[in-house]
Amino acid sequence: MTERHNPTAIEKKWQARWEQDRLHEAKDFDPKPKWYFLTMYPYPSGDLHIGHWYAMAPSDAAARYRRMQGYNVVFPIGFDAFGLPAENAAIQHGIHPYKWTTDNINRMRTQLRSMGAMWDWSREIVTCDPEYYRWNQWFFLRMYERGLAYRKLAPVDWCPKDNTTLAREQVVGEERVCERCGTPVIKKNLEQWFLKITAYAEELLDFSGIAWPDRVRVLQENWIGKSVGVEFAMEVKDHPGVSFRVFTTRPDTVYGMTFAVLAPEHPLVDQLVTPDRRREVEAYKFKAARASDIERLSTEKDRDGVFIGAFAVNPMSGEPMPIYIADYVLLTYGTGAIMGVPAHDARDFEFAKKYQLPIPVVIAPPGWDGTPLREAYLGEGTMVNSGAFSGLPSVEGWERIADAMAARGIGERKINYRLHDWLISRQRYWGTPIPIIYCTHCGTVPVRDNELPVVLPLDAEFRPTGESPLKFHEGFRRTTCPNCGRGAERETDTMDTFIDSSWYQYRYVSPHEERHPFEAKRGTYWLPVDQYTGGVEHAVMHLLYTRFWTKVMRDMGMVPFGEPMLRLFNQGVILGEDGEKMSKSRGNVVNPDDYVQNAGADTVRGYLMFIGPWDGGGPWNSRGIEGISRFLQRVWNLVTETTGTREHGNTGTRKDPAASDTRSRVPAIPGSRDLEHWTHKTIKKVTEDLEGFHFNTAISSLMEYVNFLYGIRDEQVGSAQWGEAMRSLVLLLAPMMPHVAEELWEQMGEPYSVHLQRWPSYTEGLANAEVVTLVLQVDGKVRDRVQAAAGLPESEARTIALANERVKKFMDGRQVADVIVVPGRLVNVVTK
RNA sequence: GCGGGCGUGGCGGAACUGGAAGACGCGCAGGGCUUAGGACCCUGUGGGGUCACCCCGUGGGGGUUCGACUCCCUCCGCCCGCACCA
Repeated sequence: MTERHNPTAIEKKWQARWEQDRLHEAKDFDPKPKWYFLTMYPYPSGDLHIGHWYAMAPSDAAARYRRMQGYNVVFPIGFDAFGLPAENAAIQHGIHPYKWTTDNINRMRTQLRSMGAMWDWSREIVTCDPEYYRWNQWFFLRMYERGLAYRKLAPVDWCPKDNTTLAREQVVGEERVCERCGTPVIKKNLEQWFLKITAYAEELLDFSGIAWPDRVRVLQENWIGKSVGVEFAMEVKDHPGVSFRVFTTRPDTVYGMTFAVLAPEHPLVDQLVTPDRRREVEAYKFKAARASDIERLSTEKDRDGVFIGAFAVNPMSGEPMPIYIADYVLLTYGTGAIMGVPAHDARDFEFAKKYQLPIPVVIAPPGWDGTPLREAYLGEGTMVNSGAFSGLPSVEGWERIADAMAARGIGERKINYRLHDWLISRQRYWGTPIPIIYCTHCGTVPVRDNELPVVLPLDAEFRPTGESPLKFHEGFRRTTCPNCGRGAERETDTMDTFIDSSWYQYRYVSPHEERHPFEAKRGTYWLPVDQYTGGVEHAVMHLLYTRFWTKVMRDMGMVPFGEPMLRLFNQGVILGEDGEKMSKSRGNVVNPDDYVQNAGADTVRGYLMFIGPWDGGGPWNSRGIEGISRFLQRVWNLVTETTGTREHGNTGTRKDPAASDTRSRVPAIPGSRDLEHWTHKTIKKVTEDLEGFHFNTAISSLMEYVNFLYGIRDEQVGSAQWGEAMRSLVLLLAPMMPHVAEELWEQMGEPYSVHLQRWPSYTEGLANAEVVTLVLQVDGKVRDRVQAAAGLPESEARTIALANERVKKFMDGRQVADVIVVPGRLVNVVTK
């Protein structure tokens, strides 16, 4: 009698054994080729979600597969331990963020271990540990030295609920809400710290040398928002020496300008406004400020503005143009001022209609009859009413006008980016203190390296208002100036937690290194990350920041490369059984622990991989998981009943199926070639699928293999081929279902551990079938199927088809016009 | 509005480079085993018909081709991202 597969028992057993044997600790400097496999580290929210499993279990399978392929694989794990939920817990429940975070990490470590992943826990990092975040401060100081970290007063996005500023990337949607809590953000003018990511804008558009999904590349490209144009000056009439600059991507339309628009906050507005217009202008400025603050969600986007009384001079035509202010011009983009060309810009068109400004056409649309336009024409065409440039194709005129402006010193070609510098100041407690001291005598003074880390004090008083306790923590705030030694104050803002994740992959290399962020030799061995996996939601945040960070590190001479992760894969999102996003309020949250307890980790892993393509995500199905349970039970029965010391005796040391030509030595059992073929075919398929992260089809081909093996077991048990089949099956299973594979491997009498075995190889000859089904078509319709030798020559296939009774019948006496032969697949007889 | 993706049975999905549509699994139906089973084993399962056979069928329409889920055009629907970016 064979025991039933008991996942709970074997999973516990092997997890303990692997840990005891340090099976998952990666060895630095191993001569095997290295493979750095990284999956995004979790935020310690308290419970491991099925989404974590979906992200991590297939990653683990891929990492395990790499190891069996002969790589020295490191698969590290840690915790993204700073952040707001911890602080909110402190405010709401009186638990200190440190305790809340630590407790959660402890719970999640246990849950993560239940997955049976090959994480190297000896490299674990916890970002709220001073040992970690001191290097955030160190990096900050290096960036400060290089002018890449700076402080400025700027209108910034503020979340009133979380009581902090946010980076532009963290403000989402049309309603401009806080990425974290969904509250609409407001604008505030604040002194904040920024990192100069825009200095790398152009380079961040270059994705050469990395295999990242197009989706992420496009998101980043759009976010960076490069636009090529011309920036030129416009003088203000009757204000000698006063001018402002505008940016345009359409210098070819400059003769069509009939007005100019400044952003309401533009610094020149107060200076230029005429007394008779002042009241109206002030009123509009007030309204615009209010609108951008609160009610941007109003559906009406009426394109309004106010004339300020002054005129600008079109530098090309010399004509005066009324200057307006309007909130459709943003101070934060370009120069905060535009030329209004109503005929060739949709927004300017609307504006001109509303204020009855002329709409002269300067780019003639194809077939234009000279009548007024009903909407702005945005395309290319022939230039008209454009002085000396009339008659040119607009594409050429673009260049000629840009040249002319440059030659006359009016303006020059300019590239603008939508990307903003990264606002990293957070007015919160649970984060890395920014290592800056403000001295009344010396100004802004960086903390000296030997004073690092600036430790976040744990004795903090949390106020219900959400204000940072650091502001009121005298012991923290009061310090002495490193320069002059007099009393000074520390910066009380902390850093965005995306700082932590911008370089965490480097820290795993040597998590306890005390003199550097990471140890150089180990870094040289392991870096960069070979394969990264995680959710696409970080496309323009974490994934952009970490690229930026690496480029800075490269410029500092810390690494010889400019891209942190060579390959990226974005898994999909796992949904609730109802097909909706999982949420507590919907009550459709799947708790992986329950399933692990009942069905086992291998089954949960297998189900998540089987559900569909990994990047597709999809709804959880509690019935569907039974299919995997059954499959594993079938494998269990098959292996335990037909191999091992119990019944059939051990077949001896394992041989690579590809290396052993068993056919010549073992008495031929009818069908054994078939068995070998299936074994090799399956090895090939699973290998290719795991290579491309196609876990779903890898598992289905293993199912087919097992189904086949059940069908022939009575004839084949005891043969050498059967032994090879069993070993191959268990090896192929090992990356995806590591516990059951290890247990079966042991029961087969094979040497520990299955995970240290070499991945089985196959030969093409055996992977290909000897006999194929030849499809016979008449005029493209399948009329018969016949068995034929795989290497059948074309001429013979043709003969078979033409002699076929059913083919003849469907030809119905017509003449053969053509015969198309696809070797090994089909013959199509085309009739006249 | 701009950009990206997707549309295949009751369900999740499969189909290499244009060559057997629906693999594998769930569900369902029938049978076996069993005191019993929601365990296990076997068989069947896209739709329709005049049912040993044939026709239709991958969102709709059109095209290219001997042959289209796959390529091209067009329309419809859904999802995601960005959005007054000059």
